[in-house]
Amino acid sequence: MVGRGDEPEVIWARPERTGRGPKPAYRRGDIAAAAVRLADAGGLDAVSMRHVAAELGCGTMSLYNYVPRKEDLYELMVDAVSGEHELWEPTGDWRADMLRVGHQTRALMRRHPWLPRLMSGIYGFSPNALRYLEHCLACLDPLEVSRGTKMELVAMLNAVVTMYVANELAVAERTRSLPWSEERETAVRIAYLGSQVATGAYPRLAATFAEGAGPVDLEAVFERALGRVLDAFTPRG
Amino acid sequence: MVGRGDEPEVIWARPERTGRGPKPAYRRGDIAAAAVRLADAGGLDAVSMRHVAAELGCGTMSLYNYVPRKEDLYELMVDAVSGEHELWEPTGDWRADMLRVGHQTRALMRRHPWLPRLMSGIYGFSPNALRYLEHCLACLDPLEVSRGTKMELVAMLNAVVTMYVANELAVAERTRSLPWSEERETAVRIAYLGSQVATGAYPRLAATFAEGAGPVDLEAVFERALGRVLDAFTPRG
DNA sequence: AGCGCATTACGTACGGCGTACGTAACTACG
DNA sequence: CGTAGTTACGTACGCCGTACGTAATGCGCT
Repeated sequence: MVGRGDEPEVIWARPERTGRGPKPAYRRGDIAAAAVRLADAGGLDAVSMRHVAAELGCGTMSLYNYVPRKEDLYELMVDAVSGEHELWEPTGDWRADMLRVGHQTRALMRRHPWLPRLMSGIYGFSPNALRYLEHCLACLDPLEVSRGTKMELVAMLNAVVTMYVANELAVAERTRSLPWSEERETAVRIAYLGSQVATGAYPRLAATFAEGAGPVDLEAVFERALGRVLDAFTPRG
Repeated sequence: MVGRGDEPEVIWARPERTGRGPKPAYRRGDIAAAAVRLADAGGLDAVSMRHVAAELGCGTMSLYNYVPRKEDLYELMVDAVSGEHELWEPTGDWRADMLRVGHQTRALMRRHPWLPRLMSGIYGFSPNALRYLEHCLACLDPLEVSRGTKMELVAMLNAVVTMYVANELAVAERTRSLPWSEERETAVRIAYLGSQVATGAYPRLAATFAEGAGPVDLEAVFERALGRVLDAFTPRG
């Protein structure tokens, strides 16, 4: 028996198929796809070993032949959706290319709202993550900074996108498991915020909220954030 | 009976004490402190309603008189450690002040390694969070940009700090619940990464890793990241 | 060809979790 | 002073991850 969780192991290093024994009934991709389907439909909490097994149509414990620990299932999921990144031929305009990367990552995370939560806890060198990283570096070829700096750029871009989307989705994901609506939850929180600001204890905060009374244009905020990150890495001439 | 989780509610809006009935035996602060103690010692997974109740010395279900849902316990925890932020009189040098804020947040998160995980999932307008935000805005008084832009600066600074610390701590937090050491886990993952890079499928990645063979200076990387975020918000003259 | 054994399949079971519910003791307000 | 609203908390339900044991399977060896 090989690696039932008693040895440190990267799941990607474990062969999908070893010589002996009956043929495995599923591929890693099948399992990842099933888990992603469940998470998309019912949130990350809907991804349990039992549910995934049921979705596949096998017994719960059979899953452990493919995935030694639940955490590895998460890694499979992250890799699977990372494969949805479109990788194009770099245009030569690194700024435009990286903007496109940022927007695409955001779209990916909105399609799979559970992704930000997993991204911040996973070490992340799955095959598709490596492909994605290589693609970013290719887009950055025209940028004249050190290789290390390019990595830092990609890291910061991902950090900003991830946290912005996470905040955007926080309420929606929270209310998913609660018996009342997202609007009601938001209203209650805004009301509390208003009451606190109205005490006068936070004058600058009060001024800010008074100024921007209308709803915030999330799209514009995100766009500005991306632009600023890229500016921060543009060599000043 | 008031708000046992059947109504949307911000825990901060609920009075700690209502008129009727026996005196509550604990204050919110006691509960938060107990939970933080457990999380610091045993990771976020050590924070269960049962454990916190035991730490306080009361029955499990008594906790629910103070905290309608577990999520609210998390909010209490985040607020409690947010109170550890040192708030000083702004110096007039907004850049220096914000650098200090960034370093302090990082220190806070290293003291409480479970914090990044909670930060990315919580809406976050607790009393201490408001105080912290107001303080940041005060530090930014000398910066001549719109109020909205200042908020965006604070948001991005927090995003970057949170994700950087989260990555820094990812392996450590992961191995906490596993039977082998952090070093062993890291070694295995690095080995896999090396094997993949060696296939030649990722030339730019390979070059990057060949170049920076030595261990990365996390301190310097973090410092540069902070600097770049602040640069991105400095009006160009 | 046929034996051996690593592997797959999966039922059962254990200890933990969040929390719904019911009951008893208690105290401020009408 | 009664009574209504609160606190305290034991019990119980339905989940969870997963250790373990057993039966079936089919590759690689002699």
